[in-house]
Amino acid sequence: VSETREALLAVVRAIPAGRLATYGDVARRAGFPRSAREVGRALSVLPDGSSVPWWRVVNREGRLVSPGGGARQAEHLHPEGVDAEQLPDGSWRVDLDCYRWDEEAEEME
DNA sequence: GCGGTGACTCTCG
DNA sequence: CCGAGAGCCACCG
Repeated sequence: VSETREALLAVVRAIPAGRLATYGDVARRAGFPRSAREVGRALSVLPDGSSVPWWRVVNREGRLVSPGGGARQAEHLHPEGVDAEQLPDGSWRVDLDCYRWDEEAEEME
């Protein structure tokens, strides 16, 4: 098992419920500021029963882009208090300004 | 080792 | 925030 993916997934697992993080943020917090793509790759190989809340990870626009079109993320986020909206073109997105994971605040804990 | 690829991001129009 | 181009990094044939 690759340590890189483990580190990435560890950060994703650390995302609090009702909060969102971008691929870039997760990669940076994991120590790989240039490996944002690896975050997506790591999530793409996640098993179904994984304990990793991959649905809390979105791209830099707060857009839900995943194999399911993002609808699955929206379904998981809704019960956590995150209100996602579907755009006219079918893609889903959330308000990053409100739900973005504040990593700085987490460190103070 | 090499070229192709991707749940990314940045910069320039 | 749209489109094109380039950078980055790990995986695959």
